[in-house]
Amino acid sequence: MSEPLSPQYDPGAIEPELYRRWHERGYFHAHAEPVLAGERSPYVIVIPPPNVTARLHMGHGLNNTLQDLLIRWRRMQGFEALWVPGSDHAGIATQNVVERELAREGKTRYDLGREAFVERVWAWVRETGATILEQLQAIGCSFDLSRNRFTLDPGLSRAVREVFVSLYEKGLIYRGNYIINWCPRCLTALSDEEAEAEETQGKLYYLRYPVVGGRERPGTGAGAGTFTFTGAGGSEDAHAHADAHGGDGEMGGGSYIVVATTRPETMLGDVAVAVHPEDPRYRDLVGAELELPLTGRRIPVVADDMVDPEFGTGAVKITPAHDPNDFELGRRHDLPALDVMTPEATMNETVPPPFRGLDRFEARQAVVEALDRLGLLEKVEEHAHTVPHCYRCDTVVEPRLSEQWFVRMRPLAEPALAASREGRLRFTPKSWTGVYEHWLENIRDWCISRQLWWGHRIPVWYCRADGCGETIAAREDPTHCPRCGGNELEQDPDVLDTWFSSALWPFSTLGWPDETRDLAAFYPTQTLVTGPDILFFWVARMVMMGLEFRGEVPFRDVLLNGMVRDHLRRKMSKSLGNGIDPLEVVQRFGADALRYTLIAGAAPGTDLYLNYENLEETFAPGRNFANKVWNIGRFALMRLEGRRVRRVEEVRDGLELADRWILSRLSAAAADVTRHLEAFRVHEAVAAVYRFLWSELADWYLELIKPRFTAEAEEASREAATATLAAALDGGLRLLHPFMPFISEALWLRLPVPDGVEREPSLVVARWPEPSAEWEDAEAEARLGALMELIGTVRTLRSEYGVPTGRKVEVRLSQAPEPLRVALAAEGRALESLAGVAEVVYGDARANGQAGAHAVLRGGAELFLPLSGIIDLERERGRLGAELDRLEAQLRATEARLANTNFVSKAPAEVVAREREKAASFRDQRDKLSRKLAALA
RNA sequence: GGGCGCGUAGCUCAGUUGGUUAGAGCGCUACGUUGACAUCGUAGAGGUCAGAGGUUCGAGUCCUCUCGCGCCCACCA
Repeated sequence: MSEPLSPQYDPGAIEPELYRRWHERGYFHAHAEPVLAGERSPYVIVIPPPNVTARLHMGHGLNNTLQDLLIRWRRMQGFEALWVPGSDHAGIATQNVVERELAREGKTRYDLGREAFVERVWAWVRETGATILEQLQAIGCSFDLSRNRFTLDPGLSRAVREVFVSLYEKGLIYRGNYIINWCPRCLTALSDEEAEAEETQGKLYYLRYPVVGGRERPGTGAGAGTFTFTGAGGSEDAHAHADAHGGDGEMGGGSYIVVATTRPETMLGDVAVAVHPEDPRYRDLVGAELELPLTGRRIPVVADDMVDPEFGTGAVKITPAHDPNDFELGRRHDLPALDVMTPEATMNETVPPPFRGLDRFEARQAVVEALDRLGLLEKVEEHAHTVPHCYRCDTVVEPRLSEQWFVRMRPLAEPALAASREGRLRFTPKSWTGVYEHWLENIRDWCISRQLWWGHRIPVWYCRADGCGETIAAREDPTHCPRCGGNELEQDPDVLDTWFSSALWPFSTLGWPDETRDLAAFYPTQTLVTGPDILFFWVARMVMMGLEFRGEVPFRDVLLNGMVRDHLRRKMSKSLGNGIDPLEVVQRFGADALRYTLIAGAAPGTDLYLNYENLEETFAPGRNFANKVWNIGRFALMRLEGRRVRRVEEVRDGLELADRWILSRLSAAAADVTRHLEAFRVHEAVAAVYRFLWSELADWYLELIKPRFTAEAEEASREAATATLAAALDGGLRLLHPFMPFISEALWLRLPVPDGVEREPSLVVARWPEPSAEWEDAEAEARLGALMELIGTVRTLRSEYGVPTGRKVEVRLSQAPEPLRVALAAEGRALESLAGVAEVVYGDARANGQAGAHAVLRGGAELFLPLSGIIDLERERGRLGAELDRLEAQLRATEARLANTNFVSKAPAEVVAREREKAASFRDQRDKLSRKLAALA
């Protein structure tokens, strides 16, 4: 019926074909109807939408493999499984890409104008964007492409508007003048989360601000009418500062205060100097006036608790327009805020002419030099501190006073916090719960306006009619001002933070704000799989928006996958050149090998380390496993194809020990895999499948049944083996499918279906195996376990004594405990084929005076393997002596434990019993070894 | 400055509620052309579970401290 399989698995030959088949047959398409009718439970995952600018990297590979694993597993379990794919317009990132493209043509976005620029970005998106979803199909992702979404789709844009206007109407969105993070390269405001703190080696500049008047009280300072650091407070501290600052504060007959700053250029916008109210060094200067150098302005000295007397000089320059603390302090003291860094770096009246129009770092240098020339630069120190950087372009971010739109977060955060605390939202690994809650507990308002062109335009219009000035937030573009009726409306030029639309993703993708069938059927979703790096950006905000607009958490479980790093534990990145292209891996090793490697390495809470210099080493285990499975399939198909296969239930009475054993193992594997997947222990789950297929099915079962397919075998025995082999492989491939969908399907489709069983069309939609009490068989496991131990022992002895492979040996057993006796009766021939044992003789294993290998099996049976004429006696004596030493040490430890009355009285009876057995067994073994040694001497 | 996590075989990691003699894959050694598979098979070497102390009959597992590494948060200018 089909051509024979090649001895080696060639993934490239089957993967694309299978994916096409699955896709064409609509297996990945979810239906709302059965869910709405109550016939099926939904299982829904929404993809973390990759940026349209993104190209597939290993991080996507890991993240999406995990999602596909969960979706495929739940789909097989009978859930109406929906995986919603999509991509994110990625405001800044995408605009940057297109602007760079323009720059190569010598143009800026301003040359094109807003409309043409946005059209250009759209063209780029249509052309090169979103290829990542196609790439993900190569690794088998079973998302529902009929529901593919883009954050700038009309529907999602409508959701954005609805949310914005609704929050505005509720008073949860407001516009105001506050300190925000400004990226001078991207020329836009950023949220706090988008400004990443990075440790930087900077400088601390000590600047002198002359005192020019005020309420100095003669006599309290060191000199009449002058302030000096030395002696001002008389404390050790003051001396320390004085020393540190290199002398007194006198200068040309006047006095000054020294302030320390990391950003000296901002001094042009200073409006005060603040000191701690209780700082004795400065107490008398509070209220005094200082001359702000270079500007000729006069600024007061104010007292505020915020100031830490320990840091720097204990005197802080106050620049409300460029520092959040200073801004707060400025408000408390009713100080003005002077912006000295306008976005366009053009003329600024506040700034003295020599410093106008300079870049901030040029300005820094110019200011420092100017102050130095005036003798007002006291000193410069090295200073390590954290400086915020733009998360998109890594430029140092500038805090700046600016009029922006904000979301009032506190009211939204409370329910999101409650959801986690009440267990309606769970994190895996659990440790992220605290991080999430801590962020929400300390939430700050979210700056959502961006001075970009690519994104959702803020749905707010300002009436420009004289004397009106109305602000209109509207779901539909307004044509006239509802207040004055005029039509001089101007839309806010800004767009929204790209994460604003992402926050709505779990319900906007399902059709909200319309009450669609999809929304009713599939919201809330079940699991979110993403990286912890976007816990605040995205996850927390989705929870808040989901609760606010749907009244339910958007997902019950959040699985945080680790970071993909190289073998030196560095983040994989383009600039380091240490990345691995998942598509190259697919090409060389197959999608299944890639998935296996990623899943096996994805222990929750750990990062994944992949060696980009040795792909062979990294991905060979997955490829080898696939090849093993392939050959299991070859073995089975050679024996099954064209043969009548019966259901195991029908041949139940004819099943032999090995059959009952593997069916019992299959049930156990199904239980293990399911249990691990339910707890997101994907690495353990795949290990359980691996163990079943390789260590149990291939290593033992296939070997055990080989004789039953020979000509001499009885028909009934072969029929039982055939039925069992088909059932075991069928179950194993089902368990394997969510992890390695391609190879499992390729083999499974060729498996003959037992008589009277309806063929399922594909593993994708096939039933997930349940553990079955019917097939669990502890007795069979004990019996085969005993046989496996015997075979293993003989193999070990043969190997240790160097018995040639082809040489059949005789084995003497003192006795055979029940499990072993039955196993030998049933599967005795396995002893010959698997361990080269020609004959088993029962009786006294000691075989007086004869040289031979000796071992004791679990349960106490002694095993003797005559080795006369085969082995070197001297060598054997040495080995036995060493073994005896080891045994005696173990025996001593066990006896010591048993001599401990505490142990005997407090430990559970079975534990003590086990210890007793152990001791008895050790004693037994020791005695026998000793006797043997003596006999050989 | 707060908070969290990690340290188990040469490497990458398991070890689920404390309980037989701590496991896997890779790597390493020896042997192997047995009609599924050399991308394989069989056997083996290799671990004072970071260190110290404590709780317990019993600790890789729980507690404390130390050392080393990592991550998150934070307005010391």
